[in-house]
Amino acid sequence: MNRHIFITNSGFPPERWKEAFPSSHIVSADSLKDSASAKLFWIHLPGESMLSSYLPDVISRLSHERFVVLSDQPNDEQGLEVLSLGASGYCNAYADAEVLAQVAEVVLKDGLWVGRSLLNRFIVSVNTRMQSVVKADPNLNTFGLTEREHEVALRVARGEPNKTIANDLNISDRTVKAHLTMAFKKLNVRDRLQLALLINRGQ
Amino acid sequence: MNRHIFITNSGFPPERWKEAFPSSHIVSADSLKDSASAKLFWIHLPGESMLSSYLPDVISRLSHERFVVLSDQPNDEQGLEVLSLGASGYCNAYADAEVLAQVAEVVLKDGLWVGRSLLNRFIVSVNTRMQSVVKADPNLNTFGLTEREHEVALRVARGEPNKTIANDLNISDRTVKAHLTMAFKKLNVRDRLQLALLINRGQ
DNA sequence: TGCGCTACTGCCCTTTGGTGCAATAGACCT
DNA sequence: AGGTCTATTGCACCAAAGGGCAGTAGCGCA
Repeated sequence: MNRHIFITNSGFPPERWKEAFPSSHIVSADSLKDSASAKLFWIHLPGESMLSSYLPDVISRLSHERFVVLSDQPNDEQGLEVLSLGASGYCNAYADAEVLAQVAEVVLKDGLWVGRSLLNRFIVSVNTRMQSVVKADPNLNTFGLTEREHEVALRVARGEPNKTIANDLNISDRTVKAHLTMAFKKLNVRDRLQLALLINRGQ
Repeated sequence: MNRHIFITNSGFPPERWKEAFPSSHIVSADSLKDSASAKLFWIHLPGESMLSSYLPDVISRLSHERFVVLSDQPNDEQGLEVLSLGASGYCNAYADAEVLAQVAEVVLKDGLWVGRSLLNRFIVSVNTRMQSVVKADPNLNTFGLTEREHEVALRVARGEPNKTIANDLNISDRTVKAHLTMAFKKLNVRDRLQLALLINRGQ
């Protein structure tokens, strides 16, 4: 009723679970009774073995209680599948106790817990098929930079140091800096690192 | 710095904001300085007037700090647009103080706060057209770093300079460098920029 | 022809970043 | 108790990044 139930068939449940919720129960999928009730269910998904029968089977026996899926090897595809099966959350099975507590708190308040990476893909995907609604930024690619500035910025975004860029483009180190200074101002960033993060976002 | 900043042009900011974060600041979009720094920014979106210029303008002046958008009349389309503009959260401007605190907690831990309805639409939309294969990254979390090294590395991956990290963690600038030097060696990268790219890859 | 934009560079300066060497201190294991 | 690991910091040094000031040069357009 008022406790957490972890469902796993793995022999070695991370002790973080107990750490996060000392009074929780850990049970195997087989021993899970149909009538089981809990504050929140956590379903452990070991390894790649997302045998499409296992999870739906377990879920069907939860009688529409809220549940979170813990994956040993989280990835976006699995997360998507899990969420579409009705999970309220999806995270790493080895997440910190602190994070687990956080997940529980969010989910119990009707929230959903999803990794940043997965949600970003949602956004990108939905965005690309809503172009009629969300107007596309004309210079999405050039970022409003001149050709040369853009060329330098792209190399910085790949992690190249100024010297390398200068050699590649056959210009001086000073010129690279000049282009970057302009790029920083136009894009309103402090330094090359933030520039790189900006350019690499969503890809 | 270490406080919350609410940005609104509305004359009647919900007092829940003050209730949730007593030491927060409430400023108008105009009086927002480019150099403003805060634990978290909250941008108030009044009514329907999502004039596509206002929000991007405000965002551009936050110099890529994390921010949450509070909408008087939340809806999925707006939420989508807001998130694609880089918001870390989107919720009702009149949410309970308790919920706001919750949102802050999640966002400050690198989470994203999205309404259930909106996320459901993401799932449906993406689910019906997902064949693209993407390789999963097994140890996306620890990278083999110690806890402290990892903590510092994550902040670097968000573009923070050493000084800021040092202040946040209440350690010296030199110690931050020490952790980074170890992280560089373990991950076999040259500098902070490559570290950031590594950690953010696939995001 | 003159103005504006872009590209390029040198000199010089300040700030950050990164590291070697060395030391202190707590936690944990044998 | 002794050894290892982690976290912390100081001092010093060097490399890299960033930018102010100033100047040259090509291109397109009014």
